Amino acid sequence: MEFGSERSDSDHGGEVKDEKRSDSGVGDETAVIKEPPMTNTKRTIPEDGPSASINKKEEVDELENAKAKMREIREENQRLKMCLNRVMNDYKTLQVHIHNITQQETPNSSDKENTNLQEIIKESELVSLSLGNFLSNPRNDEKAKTQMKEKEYENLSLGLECKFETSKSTSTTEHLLKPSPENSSEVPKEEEAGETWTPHKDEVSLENPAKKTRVCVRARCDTPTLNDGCQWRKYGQKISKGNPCPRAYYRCTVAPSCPVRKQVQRCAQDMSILITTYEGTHNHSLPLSATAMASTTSAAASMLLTGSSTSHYSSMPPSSATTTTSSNLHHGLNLYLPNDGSKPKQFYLSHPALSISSTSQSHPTVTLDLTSNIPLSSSSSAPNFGGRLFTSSNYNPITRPLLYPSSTSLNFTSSESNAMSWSNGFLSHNAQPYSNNNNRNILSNINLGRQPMENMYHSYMQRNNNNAPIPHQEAQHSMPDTIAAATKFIIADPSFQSSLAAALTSIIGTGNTQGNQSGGEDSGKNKKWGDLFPSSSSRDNNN
DNA sequence: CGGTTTTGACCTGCGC
DNA sequence: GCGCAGGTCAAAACCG
Repeated sequence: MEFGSERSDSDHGGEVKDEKRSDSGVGDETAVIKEPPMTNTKRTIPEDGPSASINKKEEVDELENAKAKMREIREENQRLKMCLNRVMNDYKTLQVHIHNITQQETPNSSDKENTNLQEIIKESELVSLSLGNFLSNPRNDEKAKTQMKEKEYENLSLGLECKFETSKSTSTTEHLLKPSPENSSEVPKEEEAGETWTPHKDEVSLENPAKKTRVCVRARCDTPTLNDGCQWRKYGQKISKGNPCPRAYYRCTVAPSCPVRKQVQRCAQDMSILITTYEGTHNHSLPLSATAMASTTSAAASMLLTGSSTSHYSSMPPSSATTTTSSNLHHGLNLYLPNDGSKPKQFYLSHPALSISSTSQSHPTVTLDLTSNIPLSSSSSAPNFGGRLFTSSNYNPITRPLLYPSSTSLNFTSSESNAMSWSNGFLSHNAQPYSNNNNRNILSNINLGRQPMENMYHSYMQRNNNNAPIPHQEAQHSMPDTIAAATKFIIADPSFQSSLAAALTSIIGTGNTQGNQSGGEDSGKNKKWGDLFPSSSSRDNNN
């Protein structure tokens, strides 16, 4: 997801680390406190002779030294507390400031909207939590439970987590990320993790835990492999049954011990479709350009596990069931896993582009089908996702990330209006129900792989756009304005820029259509932001 | 020269 | 046990 938020992850991790450091400081303090009684005990021992007075003097000196140390530590403790308070105050002030700004933007906004904004902020926090960040002081037990639950899911997540060099912290991100060589002693090895993790009870019945979850990405691609930003080395090729096109086997070469593998094969029916199957988890930091795909595949794998762990089975055929049970699952997805285990089955989710297939023999596989072009918006051509039509009244094209090419931007909605979108490497979940009044529609996006603040930018952007008195059809035609507004926000946040650049790079690549199977695959990271968004080089141009 | 690709051999799991 | 298919290994060839 792993996943903008990456920076956030590391930041939070840093906080946790700092806090631990202060904790250890407290520990030192207690150690110092314990020392005087020891000396006191010493002092009570009756000693005779001239050496006794000398010893007493030394003890008094020690006592004074210890007291002085204690004072120093207390002072430092106070300083740290003040520092923490300052940070907290700054945070609150910033929050209020954002709140005020949004209120100014919508002077007639109701209390409901304010609540929505607070929810956005809350959910932004939740996002960071779901990505493995533990707040030092959970607000309540419910939140802590959610964290634990989500952590559990993440520990079950198998696919292609991304790791960032800055995330060497004690955040739980490390738990779901595979160990780097330096900390491998503390965390089980990849192979062990893949085979010895304790699956959810429901999952035990679903599949052999030894089989790793795979994420299959179907995409139209001219190049021999999908440009996902990682470095791969081909180690084998095989003609598989039922497909004249050979299947190529690649191994991740970013780190020598990285267990991640991928299989690449052209679709027999349509040679332009490239089927890339990822398996395993990176045990190293990924290049920026690789994080988007890693986040997405990880999110997809997590969805499989999350969905399956909710154990909503149905014997209904997918076609009919997709409209009935989607709301029961976390993400509004329907998971239909085999209970007979005899024949290969594919279980379609709310969106035809996302499916989970599984056989009795093979690995459970999440398939992301990026081959179908989903129209940006039009009530006439809007696809029916999960039995719900996107119409101009409930589907706002502006809420779709305009910066993402439509060809790879997927959107999932359930019958309960909880929408999920997979947009160029980032999975978004619209937790807020669509409002009938689109101008008051606030979507809080849970983006796996971005900073919470970016969610706010996104939401804020949506608000701005939604508050503008532009009919939707008209809004579609005012793309330059929207792009300008979007660019403005992008410029405001460099980390968002890099995240977005990574996402775009992973999808668009470098425009290089020549084969770049090995080291060339990460060439996308060389693409500069300015190449993607030339306007960002000059802020004034957008005003 | 080091890294990557190619390709035949080998291993493993599963169905019959 | 045998055959098949998927997956991996490793030596040779290739490439920058």
